[in-house]
Amino acid sequence: MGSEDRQLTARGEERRRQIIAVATRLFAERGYHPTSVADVVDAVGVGKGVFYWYFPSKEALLTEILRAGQTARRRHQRDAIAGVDDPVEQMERGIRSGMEWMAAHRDVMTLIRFAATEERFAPGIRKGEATAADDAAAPLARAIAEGRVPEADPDLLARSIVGVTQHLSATLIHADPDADPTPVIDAAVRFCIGGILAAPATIPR
Amino acid sequence: MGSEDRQLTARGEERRRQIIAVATRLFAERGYHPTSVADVVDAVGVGKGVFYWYFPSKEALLTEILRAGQTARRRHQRDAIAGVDDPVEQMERGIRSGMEWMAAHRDVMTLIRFAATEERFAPGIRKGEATAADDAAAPLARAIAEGRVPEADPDLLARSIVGVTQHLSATLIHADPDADPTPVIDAAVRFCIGGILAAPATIPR
DNA sequence: CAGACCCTTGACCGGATGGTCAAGGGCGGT
DNA sequence: ACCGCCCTTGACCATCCGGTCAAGGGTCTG
Repeated sequence: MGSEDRQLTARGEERRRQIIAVATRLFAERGYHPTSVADVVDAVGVGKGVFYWYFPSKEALLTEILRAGQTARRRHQRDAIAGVDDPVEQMERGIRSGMEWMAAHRDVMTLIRFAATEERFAPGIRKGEATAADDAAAPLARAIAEGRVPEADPDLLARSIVGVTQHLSATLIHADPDADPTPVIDAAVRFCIGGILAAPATIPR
Repeated sequence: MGSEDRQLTARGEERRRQIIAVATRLFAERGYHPTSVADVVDAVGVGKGVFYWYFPSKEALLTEILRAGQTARRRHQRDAIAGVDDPVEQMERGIRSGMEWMAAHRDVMTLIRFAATEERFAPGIRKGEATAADDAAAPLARAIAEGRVPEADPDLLARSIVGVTQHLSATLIHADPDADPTPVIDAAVRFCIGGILAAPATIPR
């Protein structure tokens, strides 16, 4: 069976991190299913048993990568907002920091987008996305209550923002990892703030 | 080998459509890789050879599903815009019709989102997305030239819209296929129009 | 130096998978 | 009635995959 909560030495922790790093890259490059456990251990340069010493299954490894990625992005965003009071500025900083994290973790984002399409992993992804939407909806609700933003469903606005940031990150920033992501991030901020501030029935003729 | 351009009778065409329909559903429900060719032919109720009579490989079948889906959505959107002159109204109709198509083709959209994460299929998806972005960018460029919309990169705006519509469709509409998608679509239109009309540096304090 | 425990090896297993093929059924045209 | 081609069958193949395990090497502690 598995490995659940083994006592690891410093060397063991390091090996574990190494497997996670290599697997994340391979899964993102070749796909989760086409990448075998043998591919991973070969890339690391160890025997097959090593994998099952640290992880109970291939599926558990992906699940851990996904969970760690989602919590890391959330923490990154929270840190970026810490100390800021104004809810609209919180929104902007949240969008920026979120996109920066996604830009820096292309492989993890690819795996998250894959996992969202596979029913075995989708529930975990949906849960993380709901949390992200709630995080964004809180300042939105405050801004609406304060009259700074027109009346609207905060959850719908929050999910719209997630859609813009994820898609621009996946299609434009990840397409050319060496380019400067700043102009794309600026455009995302502008688009989202505009979308938030859109009047309830403003379709100009 | 494969099947390439076989001469099909009416009965053959029907069988072919049936395999595509069943495979689309199974691939979306269980995932492309976890679904075997045997699963597909069993669900159809035929022998395995039938599959390879109509398709050269499992991969070719998915490629065809993806290509057909992308062109169908594009045609649906073009039809919805036909005869409309005003570029802003074109945008709104494009957003609405696009989301309606996605809402009605949940399985195909799941496969498209999956394919975007697998390097073997991603190029085709990227090409279709570029076409979709170009389609949306054309009226945007016109509206900007006419001064109806503030100066901005039409391609970035177009991709932002794609991000909003795809994500809201995947997370909210597909989550409950029986619910009425209209409120979500209305919110998407409002958000996107607001994002398009956002002033170049409007982040209110 | 001895024991204990963390770590590693790599052959092995049962089962599944994509794809092939020789053979045969049946429909449409003549 | 007969022929030819579209369609179907399902056993078969080579290969690969996730996961197991008995055995042994290293390292730290006492």
